[in-house]
Amino acid sequence: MNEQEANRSNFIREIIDEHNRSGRFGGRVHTRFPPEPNGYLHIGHAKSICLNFGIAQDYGGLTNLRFDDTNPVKEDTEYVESIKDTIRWLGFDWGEREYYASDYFEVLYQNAVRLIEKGKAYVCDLTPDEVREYRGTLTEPGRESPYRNRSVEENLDLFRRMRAGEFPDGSRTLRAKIDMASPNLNLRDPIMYRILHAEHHRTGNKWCIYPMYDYAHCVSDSVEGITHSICTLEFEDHRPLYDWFLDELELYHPQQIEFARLNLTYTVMSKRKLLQLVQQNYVSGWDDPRMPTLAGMRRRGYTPEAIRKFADVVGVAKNNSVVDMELLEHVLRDDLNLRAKRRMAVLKPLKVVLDNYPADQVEEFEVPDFPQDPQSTTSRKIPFGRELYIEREDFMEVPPPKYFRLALGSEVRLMNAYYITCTKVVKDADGQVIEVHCTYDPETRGGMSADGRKVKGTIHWVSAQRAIEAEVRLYENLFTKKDPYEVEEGQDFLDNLNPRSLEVLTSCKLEPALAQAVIGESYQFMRNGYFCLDSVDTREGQLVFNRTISLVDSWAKMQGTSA
RNA sequence: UGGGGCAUGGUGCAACGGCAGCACACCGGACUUUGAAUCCGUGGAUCUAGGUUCGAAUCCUGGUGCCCCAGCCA
Repeated sequence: MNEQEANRSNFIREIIDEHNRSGRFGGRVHTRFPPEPNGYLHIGHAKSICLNFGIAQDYGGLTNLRFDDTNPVKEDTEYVESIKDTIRWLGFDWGEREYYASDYFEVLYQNAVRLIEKGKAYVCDLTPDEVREYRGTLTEPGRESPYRNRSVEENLDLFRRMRAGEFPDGSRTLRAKIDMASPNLNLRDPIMYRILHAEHHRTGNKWCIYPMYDYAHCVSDSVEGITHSICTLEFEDHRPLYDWFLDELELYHPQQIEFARLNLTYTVMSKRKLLQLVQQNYVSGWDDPRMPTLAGMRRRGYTPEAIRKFADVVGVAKNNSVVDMELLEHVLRDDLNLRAKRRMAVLKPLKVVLDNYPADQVEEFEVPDFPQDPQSTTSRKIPFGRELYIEREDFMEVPPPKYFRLALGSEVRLMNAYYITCTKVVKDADGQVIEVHCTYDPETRGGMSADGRKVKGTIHWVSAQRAIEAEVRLYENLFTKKDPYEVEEGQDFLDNLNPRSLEVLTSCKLEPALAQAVIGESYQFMRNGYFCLDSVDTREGQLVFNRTISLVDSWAKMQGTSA
């Protein structure tokens, strides 16, 4: 990523530039990434992570990691660990600044007491249903709670007893006293604390009252000295409340800035929907390679570099938008093209016999790992023999026009080996071609003919005798529709699941060098795509590869349009 | 029908009163021991109606469309 791209202008940077000009934060830039530990991070979070860490980096500032753990019934340390692991993998470092909203429970409590003392908060005994009823609607103002004008002393006493555990869940809340007639529903005496006799993953049973997001978030930002509190668009309506708490409390006041969350075609991004896919076994788990979770993408073979580049190239704005999956795929290929060693692998094998090649002869070709890069010096040996496998798709008995691959009577180049000409096909009882016989030209060793004759097609191959076997998993989009939520009456997004999103190929034939494949490394199976070892299901002697992404296939495209 | 936001090629993002640009996608061509990559090239956009201005994507007014808000979730 070059300098220009890294500093692509956006409206948030402009706001920061303005703050720096006016001196509002004394030139400081301090952001935070505030995940709730109730699920796995997905590509949408990656946009936020890259934004927050990226901006701070560029402005010489810092970014805190803060777990927004104010709801004990949904949160778990399992998620904390996976979130930390994923952010680290993405390439960002929060140093010692790993914080938890739960670290501030006491501070939050004391400030709530201050608000009560100012007459700006009160304990309310309304039931959940009543609270909803009193809130009014979008078009009608709400009504004031009958408990709104309790004395400061009574509020203080009640709030202390809420903390002490004297009341059951849901029986009382602490509410900010703002304006029940506000057109912004968030300002209609929002709840600050609710009673929850639940064990918290960090504070255990110390607390039985827990602060709500709106109250906890702004104060947490404030105590950490955050300058720019970047969040998504749906919190725009909450900003007046963010400001209200901090103003009333007279605390240091960060600036909240909202941007549009990322949406991608052919997938869903909501945690709830992803959870549903996992729980109802439409996928194998949060890290299923078809999932838009970062754990899934990592397992699929996405690199952190590609994801960071993607986050950069999609830009930041306030416009609700849906980014084409093709853009993600493009930056992925772009990255993998540079880092993936080239290998040969035959996914759907067809046996080839070279009739004029000595039966007992074996050769080895030394082939570079990066044939396209003249600087690169690494290579591997590839065995060759009389019997080979080629891709089933690379042979047609009666080829269509412009078909450059092997056909009866035609000549192609076996990559890095020899020219071969097909002389005969063998079929089974159903008429399926099960074997192809060819002759090779010994004068074309290495794949070049001395007489200068050209062959249009070059295909990959693997020695039948020396091939290693593997399982290969091919993935397609999880959904068949660009917008999975576009459904017929009575259907839901599950009806748009792609039945072919996973294809498992067993008995794939790979060149021997792939036995040394390493988890976490990418390989280009030439003419097939980019692959990586599956980090979960691979066993000693039992290789499982995931196809990260196919190569661009202009032949398939031609076929598609001419059909 | 209250409030808050957003409208620029098919998609995403720029242009901050002065020639509407970039990327992806699409289409054509060159090259090719990956039908990949690379290289070259074509086409295509300012939601709408007024107004201000020498000049408007940009400023003003009125429409229209879309998104968000009525959790003791975040």
